[in-house]
Amino acid sequence: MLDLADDVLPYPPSETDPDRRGKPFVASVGKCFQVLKAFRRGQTELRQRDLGLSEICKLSGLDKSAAQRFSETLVTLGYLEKDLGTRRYRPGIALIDFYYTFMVSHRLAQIAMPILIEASKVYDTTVNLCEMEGTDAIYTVRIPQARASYGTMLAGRRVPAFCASPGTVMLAHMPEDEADAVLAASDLRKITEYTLTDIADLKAQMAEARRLGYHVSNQQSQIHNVSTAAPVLLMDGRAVAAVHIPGYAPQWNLESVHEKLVPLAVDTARRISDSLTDAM
Amino acid sequence: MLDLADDVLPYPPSETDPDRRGKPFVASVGKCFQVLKAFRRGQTELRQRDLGLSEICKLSGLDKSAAQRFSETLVTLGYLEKDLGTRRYRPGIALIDFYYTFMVSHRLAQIAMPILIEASKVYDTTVNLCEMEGTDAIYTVRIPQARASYGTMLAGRRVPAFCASPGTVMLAHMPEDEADAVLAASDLRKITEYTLTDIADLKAQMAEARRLGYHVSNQQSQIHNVSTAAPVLLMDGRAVAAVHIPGYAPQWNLESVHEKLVPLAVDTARRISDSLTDAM
DNA sequence: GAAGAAAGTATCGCATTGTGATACATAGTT
DNA sequence: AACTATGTATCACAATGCGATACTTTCTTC
Repeated sequence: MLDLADDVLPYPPSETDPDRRGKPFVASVGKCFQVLKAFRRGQTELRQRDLGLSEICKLSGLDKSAAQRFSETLVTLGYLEKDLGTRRYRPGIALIDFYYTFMVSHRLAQIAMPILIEASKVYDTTVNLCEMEGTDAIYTVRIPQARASYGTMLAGRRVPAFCASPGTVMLAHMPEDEADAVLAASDLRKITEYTLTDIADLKAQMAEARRLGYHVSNQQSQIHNVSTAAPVLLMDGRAVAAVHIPGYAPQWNLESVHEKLVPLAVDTARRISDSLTDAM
Repeated sequence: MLDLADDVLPYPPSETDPDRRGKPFVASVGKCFQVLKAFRRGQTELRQRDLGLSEICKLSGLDKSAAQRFSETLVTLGYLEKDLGTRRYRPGIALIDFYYTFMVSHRLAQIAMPILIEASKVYDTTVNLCEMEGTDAIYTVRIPQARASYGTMLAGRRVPAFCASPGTVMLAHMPEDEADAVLAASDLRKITEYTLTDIADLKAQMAEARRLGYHVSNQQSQIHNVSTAAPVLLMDGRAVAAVHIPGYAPQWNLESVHEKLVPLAVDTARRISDSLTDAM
């Protein structure tokens, strides 16, 4: 049994982040998001979508009263649903609204979408767009193929940047001190036996990605998965995103990925970069 | 100039909804979501993604102090970003997390996804899955095609149920009193010149959709757009969702839609229904 | 099926926390 | 430069959220 009581994220970052000190902060709001985040933790750590009140307590770090208050508040607002039979809570459909709110205003995604769709048709593969958020690469646009697994079709998925090809190329095309800060803040644990966890190795890998303009990750974040990523660059050479094309075995191997998916990813990323700079 | 000060949604539904009376409710949480919703209103009513503080005030119904407190709180939490140059706020990438949280646990979407992807390849069209939320049909899964417009590719989009084909079929396959309640709560305004707004007409249309098992909407929610929808049914005959396939002119007309897209939508919806009942 | 444990719900006095009027600072306009 | 609008900071008050406690219901265990 996992111990969930410990290591709950500190929810008022206003205290820890120097940029945010002194800014007004409403603690109740932070707590309500702790409750919503509890459901994500519940999915990864407990493998269940519904949470009872006491599970919310453990996963969110709130006491029973607070967990109840915020859970019921979120039910009233439609962001959680409650099964009156089991008395358990689950994420509510209204949560989707915020995805739309973000995406509608996201110029990069708007420009990238048609280009990604075209790219997905070349070899009938999944094609993704990733962006950095903290120490994670987060998938913002995904063009899915039927054979992929459900979890890897969904936008919003996070992967630690250090061990996934989109993360590698984005870190590589980033001011070095920023990249170092991300690595320093990352939890460098092995995901598969091929995951690199040594800072020197990671930096060498990043240097190579910078030189080549792409990166192919060989089973570092997922076994039997050789995936390609190429950076979407602004004029100043900074990466704002990465195009990611996973190659699943047995259909793809290291050779065929290099021959076909690498050029596709690089070209797709460059087309997005071009459209992006044209639009400015 | 639109008048935004009025008709801001009442944010503590705990007062109005009899089911929720007496439940604990944290007002600050409600207000923070008013701020997030302000961005959606801003997009539709002001056609801009960034909002200044005073715009947030008007769109959210909060006073200046409150708008500042909650906006800064949301920045600290990563759900809003602030441009320090213009001092304007915009939706933050962390909002995507909640989409993932909801979708990962959404069995219907999980089952439907591969079936929808296959369907999209038959005629190389967009294929969507819609579900009811209040008086709206909300798109939860969308398999996009390059030629569609960006806004119609995004999950989370809402359309009034009464005037869109997915809404019509879902209302048609719903207990009549519930459907009546939705119509009664809807704002029956004409979206295009073809939009039906008379309750009797709408009910006749629903009856036909129930009889046929599908519905084709001819330019009722969007001009030059003939779109098809078929219901995803549970064993008891209730609709839990709708498969929606838009046919854009000039590629599609009323005849070709009936000949090709209708059978595809009906078949796709039935396959999802079957998988759904098998899984239970 | 009774006893016990665990999970969920309701209550309520206290003081912490959010409130919002006011004043101040900065950016944009005429 | 004067003015207006918009954004930021301050602060005393009391409303609001807090959380210990008690109560109720549901699930185990024997």
